[in-house]
Amino acid sequence: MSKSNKYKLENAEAQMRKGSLEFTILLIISQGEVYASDIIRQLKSHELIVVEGTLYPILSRLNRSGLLDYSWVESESGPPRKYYSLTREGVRALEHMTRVWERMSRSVRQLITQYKKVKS
Amino acid sequence: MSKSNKYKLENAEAQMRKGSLEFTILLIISQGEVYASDIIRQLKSHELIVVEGTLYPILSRLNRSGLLDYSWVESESGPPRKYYSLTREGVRALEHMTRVWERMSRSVRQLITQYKKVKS
DNA sequence: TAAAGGTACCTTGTATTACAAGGTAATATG
DNA sequence: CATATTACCTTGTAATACAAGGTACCTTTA
Repeated sequence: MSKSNKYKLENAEAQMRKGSLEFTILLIISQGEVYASDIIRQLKSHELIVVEGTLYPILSRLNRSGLLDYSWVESESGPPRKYYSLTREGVRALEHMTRVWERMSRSVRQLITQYKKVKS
Repeated sequence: MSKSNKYKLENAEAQMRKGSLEFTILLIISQGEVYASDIIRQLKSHELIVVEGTLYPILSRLNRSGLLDYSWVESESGPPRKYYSLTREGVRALEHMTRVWERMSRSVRQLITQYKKVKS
């Protein structure tokens, strides 16, 4: 039984996606009231795929942490929907995350630039 | 007993850092042979803090997956060091990750731009 | 009106993984 | 030779994304 295990390239993508998941979800909610399927749709349109089993626990968590509010709204066709919006604290958290993300992506960008320089 | 749990802002930062951890480690190793403390030092200088207990398992994992090679090199002062370098497969993986990161950070950037537009 | 289909919500179990804490060993120093 | 320093590594824990499966409501259609 070999201990070596081929590296799965998809894994890197999954990790990076996870890293910004809460952040991107808050960004989407900041644009207006949305319910779960809206969020999944929008993330997909940005090539940031997320499934229900991932999203629902995150929304609950962010609600319990005080960053999100929701209200039930009846649908014209189908069961009622839970529409989410940012609380004041959610807005503050989002602003903080934006700064963190910008700083961090700048750092990574620097490393990439060095890498490309070395390569050529 | 309340179910609500205040959101810790540091957590967002930790999540984002984790998302690009393997990637940034490979970027650093791509610049030349380095050992663990070098990597920690460089990450720190980019404000991407990582500790030993995190780094060693990642290095082992990347080695087992065939992305990293290492060789023992005696130090002039202290115990021998394990110097890591990218394998050919590691280089390919790094190139792939770079593309993924660029695509993903572009998506996030778009969402941030929309957010800033709405805010003003 | 009963069945089937669609849409929405949620939960449980599992695997991964970052990290804190603690451990071993080699070399240098007082 | 005792202590400090530098290096490597492991074990236990908590967080968390995701697959899979479940419930409930509403509409359509046979």
